[in-house]
Amino acid sequence: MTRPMAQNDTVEAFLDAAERLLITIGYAGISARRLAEEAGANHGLIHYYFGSMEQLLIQVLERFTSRLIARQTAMYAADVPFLEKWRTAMGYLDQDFASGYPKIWLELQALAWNHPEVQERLAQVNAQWRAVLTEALAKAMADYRIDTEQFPVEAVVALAMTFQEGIFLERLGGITEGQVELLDMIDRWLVRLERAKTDGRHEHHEGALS
Amino acid sequence: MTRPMAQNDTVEAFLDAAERLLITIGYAGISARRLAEEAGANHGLIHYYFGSMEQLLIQVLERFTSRLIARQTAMYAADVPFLEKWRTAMGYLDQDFASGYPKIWLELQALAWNHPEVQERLAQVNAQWRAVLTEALAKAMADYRIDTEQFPVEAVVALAMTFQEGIFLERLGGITEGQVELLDMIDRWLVRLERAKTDGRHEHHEGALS
DNA sequence: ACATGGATTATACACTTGTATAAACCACTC
DNA sequence: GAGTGGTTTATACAAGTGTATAATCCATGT
Repeated sequence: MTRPMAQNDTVEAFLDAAERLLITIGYAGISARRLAEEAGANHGLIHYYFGSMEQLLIQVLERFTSRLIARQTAMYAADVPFLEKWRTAMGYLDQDFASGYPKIWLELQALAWNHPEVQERLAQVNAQWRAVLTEALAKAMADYRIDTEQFPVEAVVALAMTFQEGIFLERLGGITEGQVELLDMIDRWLVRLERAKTDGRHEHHEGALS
Repeated sequence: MTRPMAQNDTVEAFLDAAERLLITIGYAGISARRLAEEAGANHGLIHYYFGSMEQLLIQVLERFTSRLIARQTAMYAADVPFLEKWRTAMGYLDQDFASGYPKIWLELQALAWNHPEVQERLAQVNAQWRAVLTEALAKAMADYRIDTEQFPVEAVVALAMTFQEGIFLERLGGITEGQVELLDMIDRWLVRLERAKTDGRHEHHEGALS
């Protein structure tokens, strides 16, 4: 083992630079030389360490998605009321957008639309995310005594996921109309469920949507 | 007026070809020569008719979004129960995906993330779409006697929009899990509202979400 | 019949693209 | 201190990029 430090440093510099460029100019604007400049390294090293630009972007994807899953898992695995998990997740929204996180995520999605191998990897990430969310929501719906025949867990999970992705998409398009009201509405709704649960009058809790 | 037919034909051929390429390879993969080949025209004509590739893509955006708005407006402006409008909209989903419609839409979104002028145009489209949906939903919620204090119209509109965009995004990523169940769930919920309305017992209709 | 002028073609330009490779570097071991 | 080998640099290459322009085509109006 000669000098793995230096190697890792350079590799990470490239991956970091790639994420930065995904945020600022998008995947379509990333070229080998532009990336090397951003990373403060020689562009010949891309071939040396990654073999090709495509392989580099795939490594960006791998690193980014593994981080994403780790966070989602940690958040929803906590043993706290679902309301609290939800608020934590929603609390991330603003700081996430400030950090450029969703831009990276959606740029990788856009990349995947035209690259089947990337698409497959993202599908796996999606599946893991869905699994985490399913577990958390199944537990929450049991706690809140929600009728899973009228409201199947998979359907609620799908709603939560499309909701989250839609929020990302709209915000990245610079659209924020109605989102505060929507988040407030959901919060009030969860508070009501939480209250109904702790009240103990479970026989028939009305007013969820009317 | 020399030969406007021919001119229009060529211009349309380029715009059509661009839409086709957005579906198959995405905006990042479109080059002037590849586009001209797809359009069956000389690539010099791009400069002749559009001035630049960027202007061409903007015209693609204009034509596509104006069609989109026309359809949305026509659909939600009809004087039928909201349930029917919703079913029509959801019925479009499958055939839309078969036609590549959402791929074009999302590719243009992805383009907009890194091009402010395009972003502005898409924001306008979004605003119009929101306006149409707001009118339809406000009417529906009044019909269904939904408490707009607990469930503000803007919040419900935002939910409907993020929902639709999330569906597009997931399907384009090849993900369909839970979507059928979700659409069924929403449909059942709307049916219940519709039934409650026609029954005439409006004093206190329970069971919306429990 | 012929000139007009928009439409089309072929070609040219300077530049960027991804990838490859030989040379140079340099911290380390023997 | 010479040699070793991973790391880095500079450079090369063919191909592709967007844009521009002169030449050509050809349906039209006179």
